Amino acid sequence: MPATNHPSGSLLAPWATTHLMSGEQELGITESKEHSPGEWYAEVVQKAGLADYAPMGGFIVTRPRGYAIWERIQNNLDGWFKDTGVQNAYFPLFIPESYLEKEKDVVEGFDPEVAWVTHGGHDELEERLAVRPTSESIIAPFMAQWTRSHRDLPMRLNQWCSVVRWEATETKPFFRTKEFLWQEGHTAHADEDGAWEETMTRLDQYARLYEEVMAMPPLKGRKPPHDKFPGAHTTTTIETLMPDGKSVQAATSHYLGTSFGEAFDITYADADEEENTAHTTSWGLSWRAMGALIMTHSDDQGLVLPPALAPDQVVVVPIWQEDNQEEVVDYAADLAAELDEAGVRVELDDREHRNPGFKYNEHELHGVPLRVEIGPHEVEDGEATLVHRPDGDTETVDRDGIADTVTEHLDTVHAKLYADAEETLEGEIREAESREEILGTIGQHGGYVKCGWCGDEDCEEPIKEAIAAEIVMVPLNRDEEPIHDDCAICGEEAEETAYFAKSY
RNA sequence: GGGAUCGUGGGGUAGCUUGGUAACCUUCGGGCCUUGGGUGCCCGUCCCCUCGGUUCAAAUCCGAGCGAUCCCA
Repeated sequence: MPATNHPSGSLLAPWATTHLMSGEQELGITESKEHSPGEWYAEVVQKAGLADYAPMGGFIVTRPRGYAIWERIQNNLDGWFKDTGVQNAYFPLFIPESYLEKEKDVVEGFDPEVAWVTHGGHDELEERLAVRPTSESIIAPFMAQWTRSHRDLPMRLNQWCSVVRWEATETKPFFRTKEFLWQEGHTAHADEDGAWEETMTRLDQYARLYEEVMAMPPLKGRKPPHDKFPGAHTTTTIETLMPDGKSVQAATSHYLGTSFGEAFDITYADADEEENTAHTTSWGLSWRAMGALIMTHSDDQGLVLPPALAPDQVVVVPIWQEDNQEEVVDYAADLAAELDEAGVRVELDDREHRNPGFKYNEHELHGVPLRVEIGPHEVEDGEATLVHRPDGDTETVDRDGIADTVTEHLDTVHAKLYADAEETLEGEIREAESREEILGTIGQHGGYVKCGWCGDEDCEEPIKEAIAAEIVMVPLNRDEEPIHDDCAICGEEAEETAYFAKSY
């Protein structure tokens, strides 16, 4: 493939840099996922029509096809939240500085990346307003007001919104943007048990989202103490492994203990009329999940989506000759209508002036999970040809019962995607028993490396410094015996098992 | 935070060294053609990232800014 858009192209022989003689390359993906994942990712996002870069650095415009994926993620999660006692609400975009300051740890945690509003019209504000980097500090005071007695608990609020974190880092659409979409849930409970159960419920729902909707195997764990959310007692995490060997924090939930209850005076009278401080939690999932999704399944043909998230699950492509156009298109339209009635999201691509090959390529680029090809042969035999997006597997099936057949094939596509990702993950969790072995293993293979860890942040430092890998998680269960007796770095007694990985 | 590479119609590129009418492929719009893996033809719309400097003259040379991608911390 000509490296026409690589800077290094100019160093190649002249014949290697002559421009393309056919238009094939520019229409689809020209970068290799394996060899230049960064550029490949940017190209997939743009050419699949998910997002464009905004005129301000660090911001993106989410296009309809991208937003449709986000809406499906939202709908799945939101339904589960509501089934488990959560109510949606909405709090202001701006937070007064005095509010933000109420929880010292949170202020310090976000201080360098808060965007401030200092003027209203032409007048300077008396008190500047933070653009929310997260909403604890405006939600908690209201939860305090609304919490009088144990009968008000548990209180579970969630909001879908965007937040802004003014990091100076470079943009990677959905992975790293200054403004991003997410949901943040905030709950208050009478006691630790209730709050802890809440923390786990949400973590499990996130794991379920990854498995059942996104076709990605999640790892559930806990962040090491030095990487907890500011002020949290425990921060849990869902980690997912990208094909380039880096881990993504794909969702998180926090048990906050009573620290927020104390800072914001979230108290209640219990059954004995005693005043108590509530235990709180918070939990969130952002559109970074979409970034992880794109990275995990997509390929050099373009976007690959699991059926549960695909805006179009099936595309029907009619293939006709001059003398049979009407029969073929009628047959295809009828089949599409039947799928539509059965609740399948189906598109009939009966555009003229575009030959079938063009359509195949375009729908592959856009990530449509299943293609149905209808030509004279299918019409004559009362059949349909189904092609799976992830691997091109082709099967000719009976026209009768097409809705059930298609549904089965969509399930198969999901299962294939999951199985592929799971296989990758399983091979990428390794063990190490020394500093050198950690460095060597991650350096050579990427992925996760499990090792014994004494619990001291200082022991993470040499790994971070040498290869920018860090402890992305430790086991959820605090009582779990460490994998090795000794800390792989300092040799002291190991307290738990650390999972080292490079991360996004 | 440090370094590297880059910025020309919607996408991909040529032109820059040696300053002088911006060219090609594709997309897009209109017309013709009509299909088992990016079909062919005709017509049309749309460009030199921004600001400053040098110059009779800047896509080209110089400076700054903005933006993107990659590598390192």
